[in-house]
Amino acid sequence: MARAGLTTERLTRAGADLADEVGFDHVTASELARRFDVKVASLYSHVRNTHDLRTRIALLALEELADRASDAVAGRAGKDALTAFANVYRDYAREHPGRAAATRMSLDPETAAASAGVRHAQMTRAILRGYDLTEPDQTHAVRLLGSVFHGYVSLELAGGFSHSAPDSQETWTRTMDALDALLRNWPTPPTR
Amino acid sequence: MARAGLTTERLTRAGADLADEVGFDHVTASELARRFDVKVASLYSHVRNTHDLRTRIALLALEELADRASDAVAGRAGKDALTAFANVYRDYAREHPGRAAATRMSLDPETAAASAGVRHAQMTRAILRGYDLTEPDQTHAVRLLGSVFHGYVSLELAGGFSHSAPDSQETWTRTMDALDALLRNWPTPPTR
DNA sequence: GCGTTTGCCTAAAGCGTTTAGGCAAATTAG
DNA sequence: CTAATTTGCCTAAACGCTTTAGGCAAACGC
Repeated sequence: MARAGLTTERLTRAGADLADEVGFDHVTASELARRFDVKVASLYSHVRNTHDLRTRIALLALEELADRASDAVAGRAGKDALTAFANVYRDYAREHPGRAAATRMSLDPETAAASAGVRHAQMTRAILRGYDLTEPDQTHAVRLLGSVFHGYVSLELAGGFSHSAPDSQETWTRTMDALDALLRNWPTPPTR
Repeated sequence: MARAGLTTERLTRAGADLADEVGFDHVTASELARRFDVKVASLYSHVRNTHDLRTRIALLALEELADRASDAVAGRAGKDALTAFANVYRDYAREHPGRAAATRMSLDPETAAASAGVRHAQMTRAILRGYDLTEPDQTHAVRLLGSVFHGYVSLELAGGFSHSAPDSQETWTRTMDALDALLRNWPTPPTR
């Protein structure tokens, strides 16, 4: 009986592809086994369980995304960097909807801390160096940017912005303008 | 054999409660049947299938959320309205994480169009009347606000902002400041 | 070549979904 | 008030996904 050459690595990668094809929450051990022409039980030597598989896909996607983002911001600054960075998120989600959905899965704290999520935060901070923000405003801004990217991409992918004018690309461009303007004129807390 | 008094309505409501307790994607027909002390098959007279059940929960949550939001913005304007509106989203998600997750489920276009999602967009527009925005900027702003609320709440609920200073409440407050400032000084598109 | 490790297998149990068909309770009509 | 009809929940059964236990054979290390 020839061996299929399963590894955790290959399963994760194939799982990510599967996610892009059928949606992250239709990623199933059974389907994966089918694709490798292998019995389901065989997967369990390489992956603890379905949740473990999903987690690995999420981590893979976070890494890929961080790599792309890293490339994108290299040699750029200010609004240019901001836009390039944001576009990475949006483009990745459009090319790889399943992987993108995976990045939205909630990871347990230890896993999250060991993930590329940390790199994402660092890169966001790097971008903010082009603006005049000091702590704690920088952290607030990191969180705000994360929220916008995350939220926009989710809504767009869910079809929230289709079938209504103006088209999503236009809003995206203007969102970049808005964020740039906001970061250049970050408000000091009004007296409350 | 006494009847349990199942209705689509009651199932949906119980499903929503279940979602808040165990998480939206652990909402299962079996568990729901257990809670009503009824056989699983009995549910299928009231609900087409599990996806139908989930969709109904999502629609319920959207309605509840719209009702709350409607109350919150009544009699308020400007930043006051913006903050009250935003707080509704955040508070709802904290009180009802399962229902909130349901609102993030992607609905097919017809269902979405018939949902309270439409009311949400209208209310957001109403809030923007306190700022000086005309179309198409108003639509861009509606989408941006939606993205921020949606994204922030998701990330916060996933634990993204816990275990690091400053605390999430502080960022939330400053996010309101930032959005208010942004809307008051909405940038015109730079010459590109 | 031989022993050990490793990889994939068969088998089986458990649980969730969904459909088909049936009996009894509730409702409506005469 | 009883008879007919509708409605609500049932049993039964098929199917798919997950997960564990235990086995045989291929690959590898000496």
